[in-house]
Amino acid sequence: MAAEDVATTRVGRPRSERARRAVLHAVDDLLVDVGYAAMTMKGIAERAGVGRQTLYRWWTTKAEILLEAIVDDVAEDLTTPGCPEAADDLLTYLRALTEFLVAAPAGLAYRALVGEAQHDPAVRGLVHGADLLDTSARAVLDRVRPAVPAMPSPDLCAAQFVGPVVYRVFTAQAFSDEELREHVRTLLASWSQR
Amino acid sequence: MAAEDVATTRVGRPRSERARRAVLHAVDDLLVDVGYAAMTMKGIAERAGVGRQTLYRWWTTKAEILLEAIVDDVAEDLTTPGCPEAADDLLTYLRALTEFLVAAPAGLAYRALVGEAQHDPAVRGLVHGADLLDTSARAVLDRVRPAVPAMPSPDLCAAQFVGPVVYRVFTAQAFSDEELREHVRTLLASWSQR
Amino acid sequence: MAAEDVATTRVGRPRSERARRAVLHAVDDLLVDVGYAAMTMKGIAERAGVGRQTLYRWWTTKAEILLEAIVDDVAEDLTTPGCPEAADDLLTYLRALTEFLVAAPAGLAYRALVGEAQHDPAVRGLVHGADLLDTSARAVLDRVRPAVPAMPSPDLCAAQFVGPVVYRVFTAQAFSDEELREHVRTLLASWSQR
Amino acid sequence: MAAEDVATTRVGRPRSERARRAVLHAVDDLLVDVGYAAMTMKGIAERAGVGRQTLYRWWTTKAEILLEAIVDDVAEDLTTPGCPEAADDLLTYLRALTEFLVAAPAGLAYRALVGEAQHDPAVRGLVHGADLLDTSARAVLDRVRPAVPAMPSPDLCAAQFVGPVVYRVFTAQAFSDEELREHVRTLLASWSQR
DNA sequence: ATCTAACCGAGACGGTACGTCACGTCTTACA
DNA sequence: TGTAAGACGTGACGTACCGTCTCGGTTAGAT
Repeated sequence: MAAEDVATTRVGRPRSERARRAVLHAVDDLLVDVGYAAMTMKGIAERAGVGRQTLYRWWTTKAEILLEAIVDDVAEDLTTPGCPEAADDLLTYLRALTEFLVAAPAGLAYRALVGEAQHDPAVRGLVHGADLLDTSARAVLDRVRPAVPAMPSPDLCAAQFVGPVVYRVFTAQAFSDEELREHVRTLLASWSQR
Repeated sequence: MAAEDVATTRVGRPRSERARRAVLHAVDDLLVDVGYAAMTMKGIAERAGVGRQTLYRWWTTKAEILLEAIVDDVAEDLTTPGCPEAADDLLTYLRALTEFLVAAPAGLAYRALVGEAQHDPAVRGLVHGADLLDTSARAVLDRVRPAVPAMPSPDLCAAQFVGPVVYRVFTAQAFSDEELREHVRTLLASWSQR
Repeated sequence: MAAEDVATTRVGRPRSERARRAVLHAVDDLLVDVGYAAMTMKGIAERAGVGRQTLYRWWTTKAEILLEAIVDDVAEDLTTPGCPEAADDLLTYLRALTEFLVAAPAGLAYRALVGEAQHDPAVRGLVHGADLLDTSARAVLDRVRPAVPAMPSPDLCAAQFVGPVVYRVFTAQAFSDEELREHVRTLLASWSQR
Repeated sequence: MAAEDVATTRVGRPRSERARRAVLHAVDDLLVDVGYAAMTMKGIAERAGVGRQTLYRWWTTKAEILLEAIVDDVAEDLTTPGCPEAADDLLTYLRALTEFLVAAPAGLAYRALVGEAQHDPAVRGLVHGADLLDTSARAVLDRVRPAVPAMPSPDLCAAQFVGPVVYRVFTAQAFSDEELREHVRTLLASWSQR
């Protein structure tokens, strides 16, 4: 019983929650103000009013900080209410996803992180570890599943569902609302067959 | 007559084709050797045995050099022979695409560039301007179109075709061959309906 | 009466003699191991197994700690037995002084402190306050005074006696034993005149 | 013939004399303004309007820069006119030396450098290599030599001459003018004997 | 037998200099 | 004019130490 206390109780000054929050807020602000590329560890420290060493003590890269800063926002931004009609449910989600990727601060961060992951293996592991889009997309797919008889495996489903949307945003040409609706229509058609 | 010469013929020493090739080769080598992130303008110049000024005279960023270095390779890597059966044609292309994205030098470059484009507006324009995947994907889709009655617009088609594959590679979990086949199957099902 | 107790007897936990000794030993060790320049307050605390705050509570600089650590050693290292012949007495001391400055740990510390005093006013006051060489040199000079009729003022005497030796060590070229003997010879000649 | 040109002509942009001068002036200024201890490589670069890399390209430590900055001033400050009377000649030099060590900017620098040399081997070599006091002191001693029959070796002479003065300044108690005169008197007495 | 005050160790805190690296520009000599 | 070489001013990198602070815990005299 006392042994547990020994394990829990840390010696020395405890980590400052104030500093942690200041850093996460600074990262959020800087992403919008100067963008991911121009965001530096030095800049984050200065904006947060925090020592540089404190940053390096708890995080290793700006990607890691950013991920911690946005992970909750992503889930929140992509939580949609759910509709009785399957098509509406899917469409609502994809509209939210497009809006998120194109305009939301957390969406910019998401794109920056996934982008960075393409040439930094450490970030790749980080992004892969944190489920960012998948959980929210699966929630929607699970909701409509009863109404759609022939859905493939959840992994493939999710990729077919959000993949085209994400791909288009990444290659600079987001779907129009028409295309979004047509995408949902063909998707449901294929998943309802047989 | 003379005016045309003034416009086209430049006075002074002409651009060195030797230097240009050396730079493009250096970029190719460095991408494989050290990766995109660790690739620097200084490093490219040294590897190519070229002055730093020469780089900045003809290109503005490493992204621009890399794009010029790989654009032909991308087209070549993604040109597939074509099969009588539509499903086989599509599948062959997607297998080539997956292999390209996961392993080919030009594929690594593609991912690095599209990744960088997410947080650098200049690179974004660059990547959007150069059609890298689209032309090759459309070529395949055009081949199978006669056999598939209800294909949506070419833009949406292409996105539905390659989007899920690209999305999965970008988020660290490439499709298995099974998933690839299932993807083609459901896609054709939806495009053949009514 | 009680007032005296209030002044002398402190309430609360008394200063730890164990910590004090550990610090002084750590400073001694570090001086030899890493040198004065590379010796840091942090390093001293770690080597002594002592909290950083404890250092700052009792000393302000590493110079102050070092001075406390060596002041007794200096006196001991420079105490020479005394000879019936004045020249031998002086020579014995100067040999001990040279050895001390060139090789003894306390001598290295002395040089480091006097050196630091040249660009740190606080250390300058510290070193000036503590008589390090003077008392031992004066003891020798007092012994020989009866045999030397025309010695100048003690202050000047001491400077003429040890100054050249210290100067030469500080500017990197210690006296040879021959030079030491010649130095004593001329010194005695001048102090014996008239 | 041409071989010499090849050796002399350097490729690339030549070293900026403007930057070199700016650095040496900055060091001079900073020594007086903030003192040697508070003088940093960063501070020098900023004061000189020079890149930090430029400092490290041509010098390794602030001591090295300072030495280059003051070496000419030292010689100039310690050049005395010479008097017909030997005692006056020596006294004039020692007065100049005292003034130099106590008040002159170059003298502060000299003390800082010799001080630093006591705990930094690299600076020790530097200071030992550059003859700072010796040449000027020897010049004076050479002038008076004809009038002083029994001077010891030049090395010992110089040490006996300036050593006591330097020692006293270093240990924070400069000679008074009286002591200076008495020092010269006893010195000449010993050097004139037999 | 508590209470209280000063000590102790550990270690996180906001700063700042370190020495290195790449940036994009410039200034040479040469082709 | 183009080129290779390389120095220039700028500024971020990740590390080290500064001196201060905030913990839990210890050790004494005072209550």
